[in-house]
Amino acid sequence: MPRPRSRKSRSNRAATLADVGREAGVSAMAASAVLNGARTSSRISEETRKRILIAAHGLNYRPNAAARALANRRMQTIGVAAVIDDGELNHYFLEVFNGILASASRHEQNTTVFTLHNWGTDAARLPGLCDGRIDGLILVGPTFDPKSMRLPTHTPFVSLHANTSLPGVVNIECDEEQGAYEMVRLLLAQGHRRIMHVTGPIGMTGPERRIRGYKRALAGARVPADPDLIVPANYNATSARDALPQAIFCANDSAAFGCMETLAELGLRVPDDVSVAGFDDTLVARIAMPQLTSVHQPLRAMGIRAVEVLLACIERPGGAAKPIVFPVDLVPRASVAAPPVVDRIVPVLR
Amino acid sequence: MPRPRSRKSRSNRAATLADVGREAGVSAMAASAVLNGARTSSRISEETRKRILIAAHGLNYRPNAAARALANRRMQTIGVAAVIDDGELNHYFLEVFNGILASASRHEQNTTVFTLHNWGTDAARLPGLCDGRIDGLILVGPTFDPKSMRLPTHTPFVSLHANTSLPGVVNIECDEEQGAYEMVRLLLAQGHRRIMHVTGPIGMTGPERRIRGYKRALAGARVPADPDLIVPANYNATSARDALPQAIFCANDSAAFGCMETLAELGLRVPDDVSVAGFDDTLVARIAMPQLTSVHQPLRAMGIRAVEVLLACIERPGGAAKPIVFPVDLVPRASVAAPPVVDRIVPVLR
DNA sequence: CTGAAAGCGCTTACAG
DNA sequence: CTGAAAGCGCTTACAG
Repeated sequence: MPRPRSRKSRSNRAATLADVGREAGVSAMAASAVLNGARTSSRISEETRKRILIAAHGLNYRPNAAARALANRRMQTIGVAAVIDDGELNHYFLEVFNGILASASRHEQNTTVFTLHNWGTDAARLPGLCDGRIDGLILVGPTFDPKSMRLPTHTPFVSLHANTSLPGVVNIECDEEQGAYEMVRLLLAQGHRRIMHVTGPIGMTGPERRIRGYKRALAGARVPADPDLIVPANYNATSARDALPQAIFCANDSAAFGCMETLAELGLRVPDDVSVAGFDDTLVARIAMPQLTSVHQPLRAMGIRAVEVLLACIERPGGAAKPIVFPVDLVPRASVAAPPVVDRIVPVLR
Repeated sequence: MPRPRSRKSRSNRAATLADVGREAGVSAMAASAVLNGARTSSRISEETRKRILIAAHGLNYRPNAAARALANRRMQTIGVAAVIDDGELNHYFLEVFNGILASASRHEQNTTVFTLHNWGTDAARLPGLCDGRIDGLILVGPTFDPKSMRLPTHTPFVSLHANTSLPGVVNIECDEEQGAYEMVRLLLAQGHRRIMHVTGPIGMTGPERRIRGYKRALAGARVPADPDLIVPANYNATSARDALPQAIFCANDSAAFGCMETLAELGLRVPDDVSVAGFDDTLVARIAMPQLTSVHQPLRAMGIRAVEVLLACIERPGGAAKPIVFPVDLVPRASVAAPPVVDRIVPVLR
């Protein structure tokens, strides 16, 4: 018989069920039944129950999470996978994450964060994470090609703002097209006609939806859509060189904030000279000066919902993966106003 | 003999070492030696090694994390405990967390977040977290009384900006007094003499250090310290009613941002009418308009260091708990300028 | 009401 | 070089 291993001395280890049982003069199972509320039909007499509780308290007993997970096939932990730019904080993620944390802790689940550098290359790491350390995984803003990889079937997934529909995965998103539509309608109602839209990467679902909403609003007001006014995210907008727009509608708040900074450098005031609008209504929108008119996505609530859906999937696997779409809210703030009356001399935008 | 349990059908379960061994015609231990690089002295012949690798690949084998953790007494996971106001994002925490995440993933550790509502009451939950689910715990800004609770000895702790010294716990902090000193020196050099300091909760280490630095700088310039100019964090400053200061030095960036907002409501311009300075140099400082002069604490680097120290503690427990103090950097930005020359009529500050 | 047994999936001595 | 055995700490049938 091998000696018991002792990397650390036994005395410095946490007490086990066996220790509690020995102390109370009962078996480890009896202790398990009392302390960890096993669903066994058996009941323990009030007297031994008390002895066990006292012994457990005296030994400062805590059930070992790894052992429990191994026996139960349940880690009580959900994973969150997201791309977080090393060094730069991503407010979109942070607000979602805040909701996930709150909801997970309410459901007594731990939350483990997996950071990816890039969905395209790092998505291949996802199956490796489904090795029993998490019971389910929330993908925040995944953009990988589902055909390039088979997702594991034994761990349920939920996605937020997935760029493509992943088979068997519930996706949670907002009605982004409607948000873009309402935003542009607001700008139109203020009298703007030349509305620039700084969008995200071409070909992605989110940007495409915003562009669709943008175009729909313009069409509704019979304003022709000038393709030069739609510029991709990086926004080193050569197309804007000749004509400064009256209003800039950006695909997210960070882009809008970047526009505001550049406008300030050019000596232009927001909203007096140019109106600027964002999307997401993250902290950046509330903290900018002037505050940013934006489309509110309930990111925190979406994070909360993601946890709830994921837990439901964990309980009963194989349900229908019907996507969940949240409504959006237009939040008018100071960065949008009526366009200037007089045509001014147009400076070079970058 | 009990039947194998089958909550899910066996075929839908992840492959185990036994499965791989069977497939390759060897024992599970041989498979373990090849696949999980067990440190056993034995070596496997090149030929069976290949068979095992092929079998593992075919079965899509992943070592089960819970089983590994149980056998190894090592979860490859570090915990992070912090108070995060439900609903409100805390940039101090987020920047630290960013560093922790980056460093943990570099060391192939998972990161689990535990959110507390309040250190005083929730610190009692900490021992319960040391149940094998984490190998070590980073406490971000703990403020509980160490005498009210014995920390578990079998799980190492590291703290960031701990309010009191916790026995056996390495604390990581910044030279905050020096930061406050340099900040007030800057304000003095600009010609300010009536410098308000909006500080944090009285009696906490951080605020006390800032106050000490503030007073040291004033003393160095032979400017008498007016106790009415030091106001606690909530800053519904009745003491400021009669005399508006030339400059306000806040104990963190969020407080400074709040001051700037109130000043704007009062029609006062920063820095033309009042200079405002913050502490921490979080995102808020860079995003405010005008940008906030602040004291830079390398929060992300501190998070990274926290992980490294914690891992060292996990490897060899019981080292000296020598605190780590980072230097600070003064970051001058637009929110601080020379005081206005003319005494103006003083409006009521709240 | 209570306990002996087997199992979760991995490791680490140890024996061949 | 390879395998049978025992153990990590818990749980869930099952038998008394």
